[in-house]
Amino acid sequence: MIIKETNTNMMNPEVPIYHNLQPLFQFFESFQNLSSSSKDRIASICTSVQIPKNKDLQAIGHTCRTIYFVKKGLCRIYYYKDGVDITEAFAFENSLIARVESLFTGRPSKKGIQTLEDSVFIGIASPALFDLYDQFPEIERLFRKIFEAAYVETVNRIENIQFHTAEERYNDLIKNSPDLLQRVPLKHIASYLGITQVSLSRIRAKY
Amino acid sequence: MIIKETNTNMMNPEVPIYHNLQPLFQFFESFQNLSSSSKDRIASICTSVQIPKNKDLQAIGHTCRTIYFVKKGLCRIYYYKDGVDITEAFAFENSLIARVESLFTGRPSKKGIQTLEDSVFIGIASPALFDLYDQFPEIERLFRKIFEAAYVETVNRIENIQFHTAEERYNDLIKNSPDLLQRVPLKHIASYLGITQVSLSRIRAKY
DNA sequence: GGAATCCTTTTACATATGTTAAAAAAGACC
DNA sequence: GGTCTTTTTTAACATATGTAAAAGGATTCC
Repeated sequence: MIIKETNTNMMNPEVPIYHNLQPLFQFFESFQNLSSSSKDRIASICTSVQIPKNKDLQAIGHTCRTIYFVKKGLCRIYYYKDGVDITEAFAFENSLIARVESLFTGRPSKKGIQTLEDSVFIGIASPALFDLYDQFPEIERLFRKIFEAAYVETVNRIENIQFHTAEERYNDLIKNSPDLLQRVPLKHIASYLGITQVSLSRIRAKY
Repeated sequence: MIIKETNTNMMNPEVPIYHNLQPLFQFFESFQNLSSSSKDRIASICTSVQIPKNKDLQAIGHTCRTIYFVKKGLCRIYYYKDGVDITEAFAFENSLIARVESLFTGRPSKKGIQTLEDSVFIGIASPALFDLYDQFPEIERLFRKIFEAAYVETVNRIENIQFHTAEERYNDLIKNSPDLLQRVPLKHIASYLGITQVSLSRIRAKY
């Protein structure tokens, strides 16, 4: 389900539909400044996507061809492991989310993206983005840096998973994302932590 | 300890020292072809490094400024967790290895790289490499692709750690790297799997 | 070739987490 | 407001892995 924002130019509905991309460019500029021509070209491949709570933004089985920026709301990447729903990651406002194992390989993803609140995303078409890399090395560089940072986070997460107890990981998580508890069902937090809901309940009962 | 290969031009010891970079370029070309000028410039920032068994290639505490290609031998990334030696990764012949959490952040690494056999590496100076990115977008693109692939592997590894038993992970590991058992002490395999040596021994006793 | 060191296994016990089922609590819907 | 559904907790039991200590093997080094 994709709902474009209202076109403010009623006389000519064919002109590019206006999006407020300010939060996205602000995010980009925390990595690197962009020329205005690069910004224009990026803007031309962005769409606005609005999804109600608990709906799929991207369905399991499709190849990832869009990188999303969360403008409002909250979502998760999830998949089924032996029939059990597992949350791989959460994404809050002002962050990017994509199923990189599909984005970078071109293979269909076993994972989906689902909203956990009514949400608004900016979608960046990845095939068009990769084409822009040829003309605008600074765009390629920007996304290189973004994914390098994400890679580092993932490496650090392995250490966190492998050498901390579930209790430590839970305390870490709520310390770093305090509003997660208010906004996300515990069952998703449990599977994100790699434990059962029962186990998480036991840990919480200690406090 | 860094030992350069013999300079074959005895008349002028100042010319760039010759390295056999063929295996490295073959590795690169599995990602992307390179112009000969790019290859020349990469060659100019490579050194040959020879390290005996069980020595540090890179010490804990230093910032990572070299990406290594394993030409011969075998090494591991390791660190100390509460005083216990943990292996984060192994690297065999014809693969790259770097402590990315330091390489991409510029912060000192809590991890070291240690050989597990007498080994020969090609070291790529990373500050010089990042400088080359400005002149040679194809070099930036090559390394972007290399690290994107490594990122995907790391994402997949999280799933493997979180949702498989130690026994399944052990069987996976020896299936995918059969010679690991012949070449690496079990204690390192245990910590790589996130379990104790005792636990690994129990698992092995079943077979 | 013997002593010292390092690596691996075994044993016994402790603990964290999984599994299943049921009850309690919270939220969604007419 | 009350019913239905979903979410969370609790209980009882099973199992995997951790910890500590000791013993057996293998390797290194003089």
